[in-house]
Amino acid sequence: MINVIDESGILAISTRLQRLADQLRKDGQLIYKANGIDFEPKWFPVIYTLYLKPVLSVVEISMEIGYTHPSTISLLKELEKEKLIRSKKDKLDERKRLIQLTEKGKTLVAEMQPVWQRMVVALTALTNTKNNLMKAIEEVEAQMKTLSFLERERQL
Amino acid sequence: MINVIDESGILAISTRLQRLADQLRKDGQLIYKANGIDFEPKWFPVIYTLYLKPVLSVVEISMEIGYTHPSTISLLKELEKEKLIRSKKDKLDERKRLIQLTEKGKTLVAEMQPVWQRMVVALTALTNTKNNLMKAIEEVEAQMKTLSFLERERQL
DNA sequence: TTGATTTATGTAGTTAACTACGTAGTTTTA
DNA sequence: TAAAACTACGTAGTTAACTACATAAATCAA
Repeated sequence: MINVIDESGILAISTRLQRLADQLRKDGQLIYKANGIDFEPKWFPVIYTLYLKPVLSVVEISMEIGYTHPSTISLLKELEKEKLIRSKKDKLDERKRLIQLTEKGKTLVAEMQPVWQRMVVALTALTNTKNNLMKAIEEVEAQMKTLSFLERERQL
Repeated sequence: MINVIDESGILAISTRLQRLADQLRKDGQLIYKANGIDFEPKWFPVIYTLYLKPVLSVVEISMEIGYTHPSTISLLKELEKEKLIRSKKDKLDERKRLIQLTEKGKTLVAEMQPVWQRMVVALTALTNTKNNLMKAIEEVEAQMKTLSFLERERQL
């Protein structure tokens, strides 16, 4: 069945993007569960960032993952409760809280590697169509950097 | 500056989609405001649906816009408070509440037409890159219908 | 034709992001 | 070197979707 929103075209693009993001996140959740791994997709950006850059402050993480710092703080709270990360004050700058993976966190990352690999394969198969979704996102983000949606409408 | 999430590739695709959806929605909000129109982007699916199909029940609307019925109900409450829609009981089926645009709603739709037209032009320019975002979304949705992300991972 | 099932709507509470605002520590400047 | 500005972090409250559950009307089946 074709509904109005699928037909209304580009005006509903933000709704369409949202819906697709939601579906992928939910499937991600189920995939971790099916693989016996206690992990939430929303934790991925923080954990993956700390895996690549082992010691970062709260704001550094928020910039890496592109979230606001309050959002980052609430993710960090969950991860600390799960004992996947720990934090300590920066001796050189008392305002900063330095975050890193715990041993449990590092072990979990190692366990998730094969799942992540399969996810990459599945997602690549899913999105590698005539118009590649990842590339399309990158291209649109580049376009917006040049001239945002707001600015483009104003110029008409 | 390139951050970790932009580099982590396809595993963060749901985050990337979400972010793009948010940015477009926020710009949409500003565009309505800049054009002196008191309208929220989140109302678009309901209003546009009722513009195309003038009388629908709550569940019919929720199916058209692809939201759950509780989400739809809360949108309808806002729109009723704004006096953009009104509802009446279906005489033939007392369970149903039939929704339609008010005169104020119809007038607003007419006023928004030129803004929508400019939005379409701006969004088309923004997304009509080498890999077309709208087409990519449609292709991925079709792929998921065939075999979801969850099912694809399981088969590996 | 009444009991069971389905459908339509509604309410309550959750989630995952956000903005706005406040405080404490660091850096810059007059 | 003290005041001003900036930076880092935190809290409170909002938003826009969701799931789970409840109720009433309609339909189906024995």
